[in-house]
Amino acid sequence: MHIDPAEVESLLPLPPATFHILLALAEDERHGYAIILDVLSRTGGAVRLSAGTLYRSIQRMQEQGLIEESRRRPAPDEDDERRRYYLLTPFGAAVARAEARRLTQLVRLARESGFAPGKA
Amino acid sequence: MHIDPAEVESLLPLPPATFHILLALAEDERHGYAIILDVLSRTGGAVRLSAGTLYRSIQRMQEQGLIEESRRRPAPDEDDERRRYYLLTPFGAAVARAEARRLTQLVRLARESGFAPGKA
DNA sequence: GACAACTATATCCACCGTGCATACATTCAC
DNA sequence: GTGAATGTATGCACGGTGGATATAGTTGTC
Repeated sequence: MHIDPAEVESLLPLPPATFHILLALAEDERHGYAIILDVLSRTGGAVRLSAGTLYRSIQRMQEQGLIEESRRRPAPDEDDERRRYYLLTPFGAAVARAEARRLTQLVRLARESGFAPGKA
Repeated sequence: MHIDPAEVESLLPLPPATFHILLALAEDERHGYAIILDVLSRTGGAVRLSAGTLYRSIQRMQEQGLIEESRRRPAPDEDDERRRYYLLTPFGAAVARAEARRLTQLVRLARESGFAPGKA
């Protein structure tokens, strides 16, 4: 399973929701609703993924190979049968790094134009 | 003409094309086609605004008050009658700064998740 | 006991932003 | 003369989004 750089680049720029979902899955696998709550808390309440956007994004991201459904189940006393857990694939992690690079360059451009503080 | 912070925030996140157009107009007023070329060179060839996206974005941005058509004309020997020049409004500059802040925070989140290098 | 809010997934609808193709006109290079 | 570049603008189709709706169990409140 090689990662094709051209295939990575072809997905950029990522839709905002897709990047937030990748960030939410960076450390741990999570189920859909937990992703909504994670994005909400990470962004200090600024980003509220709607249910429609979330579940459609998850479907698309599975087809693109960015994430996979996990077969792991939590301890029965903590579990909720309705939940479906997702995790990052190596390809998904590569796409997240590429998007992070793109955003970093964009911030650099903003600094050079005086729209963001810092060494221009 | 006060700038309403809530009105600024209501436009975020900006469509990628809109932010690039604001960056291109940061220093000087420019006509449409010059914006395409400016974005192309600033991004090292990575971002190619299509004509359809550009002229539709310009229309929308004028309605939103982000940019205005300029009445200034260049020296007749440098001019091209077909050109229409645009410049940033103070509101447009405020929106660009707000979007730059948002992107900066997003890059910080990416660093904290290990997707971007630098002090996490 | 009733009603709202929360947890959890999923789909329908309408809107908006985008790329590509096309249109039209001029100028320049091969 | 044929194609590329300059310049603005619209038509068409597609993809990403929010909000509403559906379904269903749980928790909290008056």
